[in-house]
Amino acid sequence: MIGHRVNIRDVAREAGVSHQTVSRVLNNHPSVRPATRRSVLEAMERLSYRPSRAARALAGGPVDSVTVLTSNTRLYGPASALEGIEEAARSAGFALGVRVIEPDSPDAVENAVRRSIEPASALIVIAYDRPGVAALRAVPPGVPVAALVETPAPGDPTDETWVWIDDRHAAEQAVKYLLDLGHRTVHYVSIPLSTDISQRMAGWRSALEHAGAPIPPPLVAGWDADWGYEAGKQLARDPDLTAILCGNDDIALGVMHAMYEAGRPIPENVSVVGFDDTPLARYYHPPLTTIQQDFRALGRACFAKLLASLDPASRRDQPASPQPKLVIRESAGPPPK
Amino acid sequence: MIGHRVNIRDVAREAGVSHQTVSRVLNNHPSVRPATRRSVLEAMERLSYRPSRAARALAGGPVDSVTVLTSNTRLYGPASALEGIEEAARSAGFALGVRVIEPDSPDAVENAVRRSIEPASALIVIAYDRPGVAALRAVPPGVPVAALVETPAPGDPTDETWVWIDDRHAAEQAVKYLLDLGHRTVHYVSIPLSTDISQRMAGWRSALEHAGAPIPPPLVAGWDADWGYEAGKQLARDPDLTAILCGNDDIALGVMHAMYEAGRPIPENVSVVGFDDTPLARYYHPPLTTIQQDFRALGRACFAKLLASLDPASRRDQPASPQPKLVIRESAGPPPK
DNA sequence: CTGAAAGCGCTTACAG
DNA sequence: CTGAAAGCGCTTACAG
Repeated sequence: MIGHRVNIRDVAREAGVSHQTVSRVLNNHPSVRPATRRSVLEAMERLSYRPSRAARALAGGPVDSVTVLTSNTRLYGPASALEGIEEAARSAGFALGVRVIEPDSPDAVENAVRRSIEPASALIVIAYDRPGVAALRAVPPGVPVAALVETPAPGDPTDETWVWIDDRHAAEQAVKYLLDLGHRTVHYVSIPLSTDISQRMAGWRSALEHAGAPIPPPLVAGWDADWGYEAGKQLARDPDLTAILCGNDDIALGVMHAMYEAGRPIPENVSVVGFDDTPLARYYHPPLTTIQQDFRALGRACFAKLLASLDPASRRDQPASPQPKLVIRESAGPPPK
Repeated sequence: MIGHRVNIRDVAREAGVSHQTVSRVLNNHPSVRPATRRSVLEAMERLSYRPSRAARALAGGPVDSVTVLTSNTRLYGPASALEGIEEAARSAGFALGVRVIEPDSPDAVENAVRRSIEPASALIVIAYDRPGVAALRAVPPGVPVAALVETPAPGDPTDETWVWIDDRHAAEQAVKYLLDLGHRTVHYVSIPLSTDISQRMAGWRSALEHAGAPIPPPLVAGWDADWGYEAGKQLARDPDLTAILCGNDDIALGVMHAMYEAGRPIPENVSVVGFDDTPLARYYHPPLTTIQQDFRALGRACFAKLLASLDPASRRDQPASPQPKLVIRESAGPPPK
């Protein structure tokens, strides 16, 4: 018996039925008598049977695994999204794969996509940057796919399995908050753009326009604090600058550090607002005013949409997209006199 | 032709050989004539053939995928380790799976392990906490497994595929650094313990003993900044306290925040040293003195060990375990007069 | 060095 | 409602 994996036939023998019947029970086929189903289930339990994913996949069984394609797994946004996807996948009985796409070349992106496609496996693309968007485009038709995107592209047919946080309004709110505090205008240090139109940048700009405030050129940074620090050093040279909106909280930390170094205390001399509300933001010095974004919930919602597209029966319990909201703490205040 | 996945037989036909020969080429079997191999490889290229992982697994092919078992994927340590494992797995052509173990019950842990075991798939356990260690113990013999552990347990047969950062010395160094600065003693806020003996706690204690300094009871916190903040509030009540070593940089941030709130500036009144050197630590206010730990390199090393245990031919290029080191910045200084 | 056979554990039609 | 057949794409012995 050792070295022998218990299979569908063992279960069938134990339950006194044929192995197809076991398969039907496994797949929730309607046409199995309740009594038969029960005895099969008991036999599975007794033998501690677990179906082989490989065999199911090979035989053309239903999709029961997802692979997440992303350029990064460690930064707060993608890591939180991954966390949410994993939770949802696990509770749906799906296996979860992860593959990082290196942005080296367009070839690399297509390659990553191709290698991630397996029968019985769906894809979730975290498309918050250009490589991610390229990967999403490279998914061949017929492959089940869902995606987390920054912004649904206006031209594109907004796919039903895309999710995003609509943070245009939140960005407007943040800018308005700063303007109401008395700032003449608000500078913007952006995260990398995944499309030409970023909702949050659009929100920043429109709030400024609406108020008749000057619109300084936005700085486009990378994802992490180092970029924020570099942008901050540049911005610190501008004596007129009094308020900065940052594309994420890591960037905000770097910006704040550059301001301290330049002798410009926060919020007395410069106000800083972030994006994300990472678990550390409330412990920054000073605690960061920022726009909360629930990437984990978004990840869960994305998986739910994927599941719904796979199996229309599960369409009901679609979680709503999480709403961003401004969390006011202490890094923003009135401009200096 | 549509809807038909190109398989080993298509390649065989294209190359004018039998499908077993194609299989041999795939598995680097020695007994294939170079010319034959080449023409098979060309045929694969022409048809853009990709072997089916499911079929290989079912047929008892070699291990070509790993599943990472971990209680967390978002915090700096595990997320960085995962990043390193992913890189190494990808470049070895392995598929990567991830499964989070919920520490709910012992049953849940065993269940997580059982569900993660698939033919042709190995396991890597991130065993930095009790559930992780329990999972590692629950892996049945015969399943290829590697692990990242906090400390190799002295009793246990130190498995050849375990990796860890030996931070006892680094912890001693940090304590000595603080003592040399003039502090009477150093308090310790620990991350959760995965075993009864933590090297870093042992290092902290031994440095104190060696110097004849009093040994305050260590505080055991959780992993994140919230715990650091709570521990910090408690510690802030002790007027004699002047120096704190923290189990990680997130905790250090929380501790620092609690000290600010208590009116105890850093480093003038209290010195704080962290563990990890996360990308944010250098931008803390003040920049954090901390012990750098390269979890990403550790993840890569762990995968390399797994690979070596799977295929003795690859045993050579074993990367060395990354060495921790004290990075001196500005959060520690002499005690107040 | 290369080909014919059997089988991994499942599923989907097809019969009854 | 349930059973016998064929096949998913591969691999490992076994022959030649």
